[in-house]
Amino acid sequence: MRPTPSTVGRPTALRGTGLGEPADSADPEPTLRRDAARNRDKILAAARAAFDEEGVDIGVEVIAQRAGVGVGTLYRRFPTKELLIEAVVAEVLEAVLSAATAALDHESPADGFTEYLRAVGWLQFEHAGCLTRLWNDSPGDVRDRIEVAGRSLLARAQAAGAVRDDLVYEDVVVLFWSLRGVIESTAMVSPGAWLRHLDLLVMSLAPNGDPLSHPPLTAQQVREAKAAVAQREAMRTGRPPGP
Amino acid sequence: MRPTPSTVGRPTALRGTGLGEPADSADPEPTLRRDAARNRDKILAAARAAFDEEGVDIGVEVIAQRAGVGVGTLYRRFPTKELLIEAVVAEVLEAVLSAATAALDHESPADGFTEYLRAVGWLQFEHAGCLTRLWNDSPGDVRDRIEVAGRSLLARAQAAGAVRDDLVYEDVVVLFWSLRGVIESTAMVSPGAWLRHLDLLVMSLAPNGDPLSHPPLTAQQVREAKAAVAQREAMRTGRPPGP
DNA sequence: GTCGAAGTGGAACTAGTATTCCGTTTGTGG
DNA sequence: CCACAAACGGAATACTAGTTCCACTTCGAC
Repeated sequence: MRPTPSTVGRPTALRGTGLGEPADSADPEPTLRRDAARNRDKILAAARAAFDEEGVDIGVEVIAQRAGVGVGTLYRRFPTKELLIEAVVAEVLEAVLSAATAALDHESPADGFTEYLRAVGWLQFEHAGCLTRLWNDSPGDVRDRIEVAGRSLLARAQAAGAVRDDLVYEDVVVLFWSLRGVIESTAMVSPGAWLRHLDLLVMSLAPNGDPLSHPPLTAQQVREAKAAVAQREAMRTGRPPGP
Repeated sequence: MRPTPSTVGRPTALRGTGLGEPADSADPEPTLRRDAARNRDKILAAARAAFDEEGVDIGVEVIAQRAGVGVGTLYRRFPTKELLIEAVVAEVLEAVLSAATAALDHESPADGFTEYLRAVGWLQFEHAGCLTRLWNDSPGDVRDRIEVAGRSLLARAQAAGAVRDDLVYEDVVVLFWSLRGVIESTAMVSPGAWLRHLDLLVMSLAPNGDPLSHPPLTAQQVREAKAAVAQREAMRTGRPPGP
């Protein structure tokens, strides 16, 4: 139903994020029975599709139906809707990470940086349904590595003189939040709208602009902001029935 | 609880939006009893405060409590939570309109335009809780006048050479959506964050930037986007219990 | 093949919320 | 002051959506 964007071929390294984690180490999971594993995948796929299309507010019953299983089965694998959402988000984050890694390989630091921004934009667009969760869920390994890569991308672009020096990584995070706002409003209607907006944003990052009137967020503030939104969001979904 | 922004005095003409509509024409309301009118105001004020602080997901029971009335009373005045939200949003829109009007009076078209952007930012910040509704609810008189004023503000800024010519009013709407994304994430944590982001955005609007790779939204697309978000939002709140 | 643990479906349970109902209270025109 | 329509409060209702339970299947090791 959602129109697919037409112009400006999307950056590479966005497809092919094989996420069939076989629980390599420590294995708290004693390997699932074949059919159970198959069902787990079906559920995850159905959830991803459902979230992308309808948002995380869609009922678990619907997801189970789309996956062709009963809710009981879904709950055996994901004891909570919240955990299911996190599993889907984890997949997207994995994709973000590989986009960041790919961008670091770019020969031009400037292009690598903007390519990364665009790649994240695409991922946000394609997973508009769980957008709010993307940058907010509990921190983890992948998120940390994304941050490291992001800082490095920014630093390289600044060193190359392509980005104004008074920007910090937290500004990039804010930029993603800003894109989110546009995408949430326009995803259904015009797949390209956010690209235009990103063009503007990228221009504003160039050096020799006017000084900024306000200081950037601190890393701590970003953490707090994420936590606050995460809490607010989690309260909306997955109502805790009892203590 | 929310910290109040410190620097950069907020534009004038944001306070003093007297909204005590006495139902001047057609009067479908046969004038409320004195106490009823008082309660209506208390409810509206409580709702505004509650929405601002906690978001529109807050329960009607809480609002009634804060207003010092029973839910029955609340429902007598606002037959639906949805209508209550709309009433609060209408107040904010009224404020947006007077900000636009004030900006039109500015002697410098360039400053008037950016002042308007900043004023809207402030209002979005102060009413972060019902932000999603601001630009999405059903169109109406006030919205139309806001749009007219906005178009005129943009046109004047462009005529004065302060804003690039390939921008259209729809880009301004997108800019507000973008600000919304930032504010929703940072309002609780850093009241100034969106101001920094807006600084960047404003810079990107200056002429002589690179050409944009994507066309702007059409007015029709903006309408559709608003409708889509409004529907999604309305489905979240005010569940229709029966037909 | 057999057997038991793991898996399955979906009805039933639970909690949270918007909304309604109704007996009681209160402002106000005559 | 009286009467009564309007307004009030809040318990009761209705409905949604997440989660649990359990009788029944099915995989896969021996």
